[in-house]
This record gives sequence, structure tokens and C-alpha cells, in this order.
Amino acid sequence: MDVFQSCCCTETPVLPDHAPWNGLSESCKSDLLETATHSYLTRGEEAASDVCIVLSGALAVERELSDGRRVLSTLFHAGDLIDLRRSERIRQGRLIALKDSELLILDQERVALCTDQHSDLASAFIGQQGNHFARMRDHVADLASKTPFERMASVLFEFKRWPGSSGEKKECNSIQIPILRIDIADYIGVKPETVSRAIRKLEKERRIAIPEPDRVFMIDVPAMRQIANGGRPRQSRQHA
Amino acid sequence: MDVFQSCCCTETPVLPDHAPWNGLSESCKSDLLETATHSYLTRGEEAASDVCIVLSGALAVERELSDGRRVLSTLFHAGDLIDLRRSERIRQGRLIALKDSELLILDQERVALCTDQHSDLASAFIGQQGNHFARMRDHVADLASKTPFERMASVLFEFKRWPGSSGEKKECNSIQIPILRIDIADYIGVKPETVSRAIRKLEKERRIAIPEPDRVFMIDVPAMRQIANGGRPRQSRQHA
DNA sequence: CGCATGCTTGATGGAGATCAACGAACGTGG
DNA sequence: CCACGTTCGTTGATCTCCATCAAGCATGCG
Repeated sequence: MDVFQSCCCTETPVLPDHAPWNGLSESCKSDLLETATHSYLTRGEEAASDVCIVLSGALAVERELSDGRRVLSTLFHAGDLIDLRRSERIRQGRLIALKDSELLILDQERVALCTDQHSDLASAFIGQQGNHFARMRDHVADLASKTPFERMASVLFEFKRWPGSSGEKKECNSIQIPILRIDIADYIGVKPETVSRAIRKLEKERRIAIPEPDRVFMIDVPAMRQIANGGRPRQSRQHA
Repeated sequence: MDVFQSCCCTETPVLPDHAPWNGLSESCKSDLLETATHSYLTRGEEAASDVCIVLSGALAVERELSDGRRVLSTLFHAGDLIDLRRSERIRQGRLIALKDSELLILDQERVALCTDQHSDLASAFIGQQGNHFARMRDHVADLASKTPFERMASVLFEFKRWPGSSGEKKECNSIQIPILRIDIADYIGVKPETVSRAIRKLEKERRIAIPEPDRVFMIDVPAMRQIANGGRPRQSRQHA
């Protein structure tokens, strides 16, 4: 049965039922889905295509340096469009699953055709990419100048926006940590030990509570936001 | 005459004469340029629009933390499409010029219309964004795990790809450093002192030569590439 | 049980931020 | 021409912080 399940093509591929995908015209949807396939991945597996939509789980673009240093340069969650096509550069980095994930794999040539013929799909692509850019610029700002402590606070807010973090309720300050510590570390550019210490420190300062290992409750959201935005620089002698 | 020059609208706006802009259909070009304006910026000035094309100079998305830390999250050079529109998030960061620059300012609503009506323009947008993503993922990988030494080597290769670095000749290993040290520092997430030290160290190791303050000649390109790709980790006690 | 994986805590050292100072280049204006 | 200011780049000394190394738990699984 597992074989039956994991064999792609047995399930009819569908688009996520939310913006911008549910707003596409019927002809566009059927055009796009005609060559699309459903795919299941477990942690560590690499996605087969450069263009796909995440239905569930978590994925990342992984890169490895010669001496083993590992970087997760982009995180993707349910609903995200992943478009790794580019015209100028060679392929750099692998798209891997960080946990059990579901993907809607799109055919690259068909995508090019569809965005060409359906202006609503082209708009959806451009809009999605705009959001991804905003996320990446946030992330770059984190990496470039923030302390590990601030990065941890920032990434918690990022997880807060993920679907399924707290049953879709925006008001709830309970956050599901959706990926492993090691992946958080490779994403925010520190070591897992530092991630652990940062979380524990936030807990000791009563900014967060940790009812379960993979769940965080934000006690003081404004304080956390301030920390995430740069409220905890490394201390200098002048201020002492 | 300067007044005459810097007054926008006096010059007929034109698109850059290279891919993907020179491949657009005439109707698309005229549609797009009808509401476009030419703009000159000097260092520090902020661009007026969220959508524009860089004709010359250098720009960056600048962000400032509460305690004064400054980050340049994205660099743009001649030929780049800058699209800071997004649907989900609030405006974060300013688009500023790092040196005297020329811009083709596009009207946001007109752009939305044009990408909707002209599929070749939509493709150009999607393609440009794909390239920007690749650059940003490279940059994230630099910031997340590389040493300042490696980051400096990496950013030199980035400058190597900028137009005008060496008279457009790809073979030439003479690189024009197009922005100030302080901007390099804020881009790669270190302090100007560290930038300076990294450059001098590369020079001392005979990997680069510095004929002029703002020009670098790569003596050993393969070695530099290896450093940029992670060949200079921070040393550990084990290997000693 | 043994073994693996994931998370945490502790001790140590090195790398880069910090602070300070200087030199070079570029304007001013007299 | 020089005195003067500013800006940019560089160099040196000191100190903080995070990576590193190591060890300890907890859990899951054969």
C-alpha cells in the first residue's frame, strides 16, 4: 500500500484552495494540472523539479560547502510556489524536504507556456515572487547584522506566520516549531548549540514558555518583536 | 543647465539595449514607457518608486535597526529590474542610491497592466526575478556560514559580473570595486575595518593585486574561487 | 539491550567587533 | 600657496561572544 501511495500519478493533482491559486481561471488550472504530478517526500529527499507548489510539510534550498558547512538559504512551507528556474546561473543548491512533505510538481515547459498564455497565472507568479523577496530580504537583514539571540526571536515570528502554527488563528501566540534545531541553526547561520542556548535564554527571561519541546508560547509579544528587530545588540564597553 | 538636466521628464525614457528589455515587442515598449520617467539620483537619495529599471550606477535596499546597525540586503546594478512590490508585507527598507545613478521609473499600475496584457513582459519579469533569487541565495549562503575572508572573495566575484567592471570583457580579471567600503561591509555583514583587513590579507597572500584603490586584479582566479566557495573556514583545534 | 538520533549543558579558545588613532584625498576659503 | 574641515581608508590593541569540543540526557527502534 505504501508502494501504491508513493507511486506518483495515482492521485489527481490539485492546486491549494487559497490565494492566489484558487482564483485562477478554470482553463488555466486544467492547462497547468494536465502535466502536473503529486509527490511525497520524506526528510532528506530531493525534489525532482525546479518548479512546484508546496502542499504540506517544509522544504529548503540546501547548499553545502567543501568542508561540510551546511546552509539552508530559503525555507518553503505549505502554499508556497517554488520557482528555482534562472537564466543566467548554474544550478546551485538542492531543494530538499526537511520533514514529510507533499508537493505538486509542475512541468517546467508547461509552466512557461501557461504563464505565457494565462495572464492571471503570470500575475500569481510575480506576486508570489514578490512575497518571497520580502521574506528573503528580512532573512538577509537577520543574517547580516543580528545577534543569534535576535535571529532566534526573528525566526520565531517567521514560524508564527506559517500555516498550521496555531490552527490558523492569528491571535494565538502559541507557535509550532516546524523544523529540527539543526535546520533552524543552518537557516539562521549559527550552531545548534547556540540555537538551544538562545531558546533557553528567552525562556529564562520569561519572554517565551515551552509547554512541549516543539511548541513555544510567546508571553511578551511586543518585547519579542523588539528583540527581533534589533533590541539586543552585542554589548560594548561604552554602554557599561 | 544642471537644473534642466535633473528635471525629470525632459528626457525621453528608454529601455536598456540588452536582454531581456530589447527583445520586447514595440507595442509593449511604448505602453510601458508612456508613463515612465527618467530619474537621476546621487548617493544617499531614495528612489521614488517600487518598480524601476537601473540604467547606471548602483542601488541597494537599506534597512536600519533601532541601534543604528545598517544592512544593505540587496544590491542592484545597471540593467537590473527592481520590483519591491509585495502583497503580504508592509514596506521594509528604503531603496537608495550608493553612488550617482540613473533610473527608469515605472508606474506601478501601468506595470501591472502591461504585465497582464503583454506576455513577453511578464516573462521578462519572471526571468529577471529568477536571476535575482539566485543572487540572493548566493548572498544568504555567504552571510550564513562564511568567514569574512570568504565573503570578501565572494563579493569580488559578484562585482566581477557587474557591467563595466572590466570593459565588459569577461576574460579580464581586473575588477572595478563599484561601491564604498562601508557599503561592502554593510552588505556582507561585517565592519569596514574587517573589509579592509580581508582585502589586505588577500593582497599579502598574492591572490589579488591592487593597482588603484578601487581596482582589483585577480592573480589566482581558481584559488580565489575556492576561497569564495568555502576554502577558508575558521580554524579548529583539531586540525592544528 | 545496543545503537542511533536529537537536544541540552559546560569549558575553552580564537575570531571579529570595538575603540582609538592616523594618513590620504578632497574640497573649502583666505 | 597653506590652514582647515570632512570623508574615506587603514592599522593597532583590547575584549566579548560564539564556534568548538566534550559529555550528558532522552527518545525511538531493531
